[in-house]
Amino acid sequence: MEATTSRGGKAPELATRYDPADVEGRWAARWASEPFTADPHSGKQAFTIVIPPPNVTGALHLGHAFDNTIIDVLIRYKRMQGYEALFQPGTDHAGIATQVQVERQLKLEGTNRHELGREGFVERVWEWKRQYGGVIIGQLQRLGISAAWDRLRFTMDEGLSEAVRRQFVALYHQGKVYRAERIVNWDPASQTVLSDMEVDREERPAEIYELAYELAGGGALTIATVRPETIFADVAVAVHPEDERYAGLVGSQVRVPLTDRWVPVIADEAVERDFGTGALKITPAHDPTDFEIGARHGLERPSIIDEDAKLTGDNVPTGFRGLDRFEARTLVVAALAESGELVGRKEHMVPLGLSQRTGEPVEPLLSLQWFYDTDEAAATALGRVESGEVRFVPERYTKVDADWLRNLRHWCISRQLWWGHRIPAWYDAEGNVYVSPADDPLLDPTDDPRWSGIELRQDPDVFDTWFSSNLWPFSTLGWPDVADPYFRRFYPTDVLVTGYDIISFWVSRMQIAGEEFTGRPPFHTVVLHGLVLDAQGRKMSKSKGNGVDPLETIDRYGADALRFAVSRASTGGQDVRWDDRLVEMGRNFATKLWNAARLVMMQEGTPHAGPLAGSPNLADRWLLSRLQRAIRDVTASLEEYDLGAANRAAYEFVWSELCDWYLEAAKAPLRAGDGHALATARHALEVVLKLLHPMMPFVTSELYQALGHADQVALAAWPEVDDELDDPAAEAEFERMKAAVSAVRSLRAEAELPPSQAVQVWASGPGTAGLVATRDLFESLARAELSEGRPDGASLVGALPDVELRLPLAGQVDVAAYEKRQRNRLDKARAEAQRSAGKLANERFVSGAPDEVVAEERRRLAEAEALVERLERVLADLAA
RNA sequence: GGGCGGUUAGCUCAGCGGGAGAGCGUUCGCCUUACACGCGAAGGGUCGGGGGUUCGAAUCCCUCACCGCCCACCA
Repeated sequence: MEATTSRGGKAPELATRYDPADVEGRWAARWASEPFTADPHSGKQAFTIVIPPPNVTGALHLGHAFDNTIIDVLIRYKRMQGYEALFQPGTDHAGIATQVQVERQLKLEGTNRHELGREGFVERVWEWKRQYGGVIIGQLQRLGISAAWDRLRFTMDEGLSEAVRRQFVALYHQGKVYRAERIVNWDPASQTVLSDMEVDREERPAEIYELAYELAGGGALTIATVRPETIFADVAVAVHPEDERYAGLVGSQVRVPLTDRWVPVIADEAVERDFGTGALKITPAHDPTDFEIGARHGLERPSIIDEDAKLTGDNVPTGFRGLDRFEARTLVVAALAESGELVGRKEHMVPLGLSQRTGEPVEPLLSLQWFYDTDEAAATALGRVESGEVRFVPERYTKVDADWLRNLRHWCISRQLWWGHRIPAWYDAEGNVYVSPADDPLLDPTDDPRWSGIELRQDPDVFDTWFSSNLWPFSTLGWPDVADPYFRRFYPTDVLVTGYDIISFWVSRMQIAGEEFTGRPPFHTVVLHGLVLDAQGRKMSKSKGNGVDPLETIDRYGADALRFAVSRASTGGQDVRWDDRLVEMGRNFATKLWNAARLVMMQEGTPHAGPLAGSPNLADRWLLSRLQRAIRDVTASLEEYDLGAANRAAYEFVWSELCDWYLEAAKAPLRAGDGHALATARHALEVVLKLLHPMMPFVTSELYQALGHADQVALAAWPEVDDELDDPAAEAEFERMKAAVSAVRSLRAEAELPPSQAVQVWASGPGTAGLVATRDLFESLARAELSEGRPDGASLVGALPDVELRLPLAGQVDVAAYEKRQRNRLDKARAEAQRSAGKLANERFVSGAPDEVVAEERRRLAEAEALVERLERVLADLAA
């Protein structure tokens, strides 16, 4: 690099263009090897956020970037404020997702999990986890998050597994988890049940069929159905009890089409009279509504669809047995048409349940599974939300969460998978359930002396992944060991940050588990961010292949740039249409900061930095005053979890005030060895590095170190506002000078004079003295030499409300264009003056509006009128 | 069927009761010894339509339209 010297100073070691790759790599490595640990024994107030655990073998996507950037901004901010900040990291075993991944791998190897056997398969998944489990951790570290890496947790760690087991045993003994045969969502592709939340509803075009059920006494009763293939499991036909059309038929028998089975006509209020024919076939084993109706009437529940979604059983005529459900539908419909029992069909949109994981239509099946009755804990959690004890940001999600907690159905927690926490329930030959005693949850029933001699078999199933992640805010902190210093100190956590799409999956379940096992809400604030959409506004997803790879973005622009983009886009929980231009903005901003620091550091040779307060220099006073405002704005925004606003406030101050005006104004004083200027510049730079550190930890760390600090900025104290430095008078004076400079620059552009050429400018009007008072600043920023009065000959005139600035016409100037522009300005000023005058003429405004608003309006009117007058004079001159 | 969000400059978005903003893009000048990932200047919007509240509305209320999301057992 070329050595740049200044006033006997050393050459700064900073390159012209900031190269994030090198700098970020070093700091990321440092934060990984010397993590920001949290001390449970310090005297500081704790501040805790747990990571939404990513899938252990997953790869970083933009959703993770949002979660973790937001969390890390808050954590770094609080840490600088003096809190004992704990960012608890970890990963999730992600039952289905991981199992599917490994099964896919096995398929490539020409084998499958059944060949390996359960034990072999599970060992294989662990191996997979050992191999790829570190990948996402490395990626999060590359993002620069300041997690306590020494406390990394995994949902299948010993301690967390014990927590899950304790949860199950405790709930079992309270009667809140129970085993029962219910209609469940069966995914024939992955061969497991799913919870309601893992099923997506999609409207699909289908047909609704009207079938005639022969009545015992002659005639027929016509029902409507979209699933004619399930008629073989029909046990009744239901009508509404008050439906006069069918009143006489209740209690009679009808024959199920294509069969010789006769079933009763029953009355139930769940039937909608207005839909279809008002008569409904009842198939308790394959429809949740029918299940309930069947239960109310004590009906049988024959099943005719198996786990492969094929028709099965004696009720199914041989011709249809073994057929796939959809294939069967076609053939059944054909047969019904043939037999004349199909009396109508029309197109109809049906909400189809699809497995979120496989996309396969879910089959409602009767199945013996474990369920969790969350009603009691959910009610408590709901109370915390309603009382405001748990707060949502943005607030509108309060209702979403509350609605969830109010309308929860019992949660199916068992899964027919091999990867996960094995259900700690055992059965004897008769199917009786054996569970560890409440006071010794780790004692296997097979080792329980009470049951010695009984042959017990453990449930082959595992728990739903969320049945362990619901414990995450405390299982990661040591629970069930309630004496663990981390649990005692850092629980309840403070804030939870995640996308609004998993309120139902995770947030509400953590709230429930928190109440259930700790009697407290697991966090007091939930910060929700929006979803990341692609350029077309579609949700990014792996299957659509429209995702943006954050690592590629980091490679191209740097992690700071990505974090800048994420924090700037985090406003009001709004979905964000991803746009690389934001990242580019972040990259440019990092470079801008870098260069501002270079400029300041070039002055290192300057003898002594003076004190901050009491600088005679207007620019210093202005900057320090503006800086206080920046500190206030950024701090207030972060307090409100509004990263977007914090980002904008910091960006605006750095670029438009510090760089565009102050540093330009300070160049001359700095070169001249002005100690006040140096102190101001350095101070502002350091404050800015601190304010930006949570959002852009890498550049700020590097620059802070380059400024000569031994400790990292991450450990520096958050800037505090110094009211003494507020200086409204300096702000006003500096603003006027800025306006004059801008006016000259405008004239210069108009006259097509190159910026390198100094110009002569004459000032006249009442504001002249004020401008002359800031002559040095004005002249250096405008590259002009200021004279009072008017020049001889033609000139271009720029009008400010209280000053006319004249630039002698040297070369060819397009006077017509210039004049037109001035006329436009005049029109605008006149309109402005007229509007103000109108307002002030309105008695109700003058008496109704607050005094300061009226005063401000008077000021504006005076300003506009002065400008009008001045412009009129300018245009008159031009005509002359 | 319920609930929520969005509609502001060509693009992506802030602003959410008192003078319409930013970045990118566009036009014109500039390698002005921090920065061309830059500097200066300029152009560009009846803030989706309609109604209302208010001295004053992009901002609050009502209504319509269009986009999007979430929830829901009318088969």
